[in-house]
Amino acid sequence: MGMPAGQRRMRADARRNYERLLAEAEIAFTEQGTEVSLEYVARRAGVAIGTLYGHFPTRQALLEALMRGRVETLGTRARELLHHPSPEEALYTWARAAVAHTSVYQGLATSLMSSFEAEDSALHAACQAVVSAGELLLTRAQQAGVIRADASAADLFTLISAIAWTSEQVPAEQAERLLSFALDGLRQTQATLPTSGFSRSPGRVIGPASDG
Amino acid sequence: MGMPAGQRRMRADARRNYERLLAEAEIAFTEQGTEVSLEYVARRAGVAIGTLYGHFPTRQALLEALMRGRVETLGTRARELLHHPSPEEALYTWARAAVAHTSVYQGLATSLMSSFEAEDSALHAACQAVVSAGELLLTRAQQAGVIRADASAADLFTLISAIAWTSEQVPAEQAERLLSFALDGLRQTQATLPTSGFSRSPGRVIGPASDG
DNA sequence: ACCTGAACACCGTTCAAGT
DNA sequence: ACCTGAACACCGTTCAAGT
Repeated sequence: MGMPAGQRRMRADARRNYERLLAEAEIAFTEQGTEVSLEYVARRAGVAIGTLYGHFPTRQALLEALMRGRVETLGTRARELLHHPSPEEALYTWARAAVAHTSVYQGLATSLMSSFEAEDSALHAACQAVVSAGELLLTRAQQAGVIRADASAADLFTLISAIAWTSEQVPAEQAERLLSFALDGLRQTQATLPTSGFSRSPGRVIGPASDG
Repeated sequence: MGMPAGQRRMRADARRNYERLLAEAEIAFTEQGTEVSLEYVARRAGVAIGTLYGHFPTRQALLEALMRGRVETLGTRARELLHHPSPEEALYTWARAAVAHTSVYQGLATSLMSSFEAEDSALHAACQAVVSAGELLLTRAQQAGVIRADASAADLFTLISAIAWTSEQVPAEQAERLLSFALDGLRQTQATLPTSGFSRSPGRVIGPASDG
């Protein structure tokens, strides 16, 4: 699979252990989610628990190594899609791919979202990379006038994460419906209905909300 | 606080322990989320761990007892809002309240969503109650023609849960932005833009997604 | 330079013994 | 009828000792 981030050379047995841990972690995380027992991972890889900690000092470090390839793929895909004739369809296609790649393990969406907020997290750079990739397509679609101008790259990331979380929890069709609705909400609107245009101004979420 | 679900009478000391457990659980869950140590809860309440298990055989049972009041409130609120002059605003107001009530503990949205899927869960009835409450306002708004007819009560519940999860993870303003976008996606649309009306038909989320 | 596994702290859950 | 807390199984994390 991959190589440790900065490292140049490793002893042969260390390299073997590293690869084996990554491969078995992929299986274990897929089976049981991001909270799977690290002892279980080490057991699967046939190494002592200390060896796992030697290579991956935190669970996040392990998750980061597992996600590296997927994050790169999303970046590449975004740059490819910049050449798609429809800016709108390009954005939507990429968003679907991003949801797919960030919901491969139960709990991944939550890990990513919290890493997005925490700058010191091992996964924070990965989140930033996804944000930047999405921003390319978002900006293009906004310049084409098909996506509302007040949506930010952070909004897009949050939306993708929320749908990824949803698709971890419910059947694929249900998550897909929500994604469709949400993407519709991103479209450039222009006078939808002849209803009283009451404004949904961002405000408190909680509240007594004067009734009628 | 509340009363045990079916039970009629309890010994005085048992009732005291029950109430104390519930009160301390509320604090502990608020502090540390739904995965807080149950031993911590028992310790706070000044009872042995076995006493906690005697009253609440599972973590979900405890969560269910904590949520009972909030779920009832949401039902009442929905019925009140049926008299609100604007069906759209009524729905949106209730949705915001629902998000607020289902994101009071870190991890609550995930518990609720998984209980929505699992019919044997202790929290499943609570989820159903929320779905039914939302359905009242959704149906009314659809009959008024302001909300798209293809949105279901399950869609609304999923949307609320997804935003509740989001607001557990990120600052309130960010979650509020996403909610606004999502609610816009629920509006009855009628020809938004003079763009080629490429159709986002529900399909796979993953996929090679033929590029351009 | 890397690996091992015992050690420590902590938790979920059950259940025999008490009152 | 209810409470207690020891017992068991399991896990996260560290680190002295090995090779």
